[in-house]
Amino acid sequence: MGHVSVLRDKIKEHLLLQIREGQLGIGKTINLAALSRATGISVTPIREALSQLEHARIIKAVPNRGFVVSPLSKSEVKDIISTIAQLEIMALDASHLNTDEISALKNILVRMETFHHISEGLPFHLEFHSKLVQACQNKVLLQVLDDLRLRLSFYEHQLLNKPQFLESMLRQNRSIVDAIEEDNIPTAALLLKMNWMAILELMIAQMDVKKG
Amino acid sequence: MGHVSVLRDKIKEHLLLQIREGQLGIGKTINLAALSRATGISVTPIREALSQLEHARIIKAVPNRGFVVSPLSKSEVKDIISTIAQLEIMALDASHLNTDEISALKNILVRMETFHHISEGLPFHLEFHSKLVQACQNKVLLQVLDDLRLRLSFYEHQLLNKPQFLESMLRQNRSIVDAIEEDNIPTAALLLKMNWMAILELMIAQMDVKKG
DNA sequence: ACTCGTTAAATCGTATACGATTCGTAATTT
DNA sequence: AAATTACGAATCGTATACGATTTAACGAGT
Repeated sequence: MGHVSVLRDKIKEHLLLQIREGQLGIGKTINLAALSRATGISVTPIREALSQLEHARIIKAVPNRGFVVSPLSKSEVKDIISTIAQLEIMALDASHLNTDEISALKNILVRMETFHHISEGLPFHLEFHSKLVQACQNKVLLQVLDDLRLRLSFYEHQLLNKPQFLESMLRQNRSIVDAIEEDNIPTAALLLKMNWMAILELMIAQMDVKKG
Repeated sequence: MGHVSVLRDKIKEHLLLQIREGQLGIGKTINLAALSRATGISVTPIREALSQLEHARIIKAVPNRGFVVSPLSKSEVKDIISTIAQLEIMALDASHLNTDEISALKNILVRMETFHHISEGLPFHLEFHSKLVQACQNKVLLQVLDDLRLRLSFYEHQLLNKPQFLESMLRQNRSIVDAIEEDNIPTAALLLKMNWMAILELMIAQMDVKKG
């Protein structure tokens, strides 16, 4: 099995990049012809890639209208975050972060303090959570986590516009790392859960603003 | 948003049914032309459906060869089962099964004792685990569980050929229900984890036989 | 009997064509 | 002014065509 890449995968990467960069947002309908022109690839593999994202519940296929980024309901956001929190705690519990790994986490925090542009913030946030659980040997668990986090991407982009979001995340992330450094995993787990609960509150609040 | 069903979804249902019925097994390559003839649907929506199952890691797309049911590695099986066990425990913990729900579980056990054909066994097994966590309000968690269980379908079919598998499952399932009935959730959780660890051992053993 | 090379057939992945549906706009009616 | 209708353009979902790749079959050589 070689390294040949089918066009479907290229399109998927393109779309995931757009999601990560905030170019694809809630309410947006993906125009097949426009994407085909932009990428130089015909609609067939584009539809295949979009079908995959539909299956992953990242977008929604509306018959005869196309593929849209439809809003999550509040209960979905709550469910996703609850599940992520639990799985991250499980992954952290199964990990034993060494000195280098803890240093890497601290390094992210340092970089998180010094970025200049608000759009640089999300990669740090994602990187922190990813690194936190990276030592977990259960690859399936990490995949499930990545998939769930991806579903929240659109909403996390919105939070970046709030000046206090990243400050707050930085504070909370610091205390998580401190607890880990003291080998106090139960406290780290509790703080991690509280971190996600704080994110949940902010997201729900943002959804209320958008509706009002 | 109406009830129009695109052909991709019909094909996906067709394939999932084939998986559930054991007609699609490990090592099998899905022939697009044959499936197109069998269903009377062109390859375009078939590829879209297959792409979705690829993304869900149920099948694997091999460039220029097609979509195949490729074997899980031992570590993948272990990771999937560990994750399922943890998530089921989490779901069970968040549930408070009432008398009716416990009766429904017992009813499955009774039916599990009386089936006549070995291929009838898997639906009971699936139904038991599904019902066990059904009262959990976190729908995302239940979806993740369904997705992970589906990845194990091919291997569970193989276990059905072992006469002692369903007896053993029946015994273990009974003790789980007993613990729940006594409102002893920690014991039920432990028994549930042990149930999945037993399944893991059987699956790994089966994989060794297949290889030997 | 086994291996290798060649060739034809089968199959895959993608582009394109086309009928069906939706969207956007203008005109008409209330 | 607001609501409804009509119509053309845009878009969607699917079928089909086609070049590229893989597979299977066959013959020649060892």
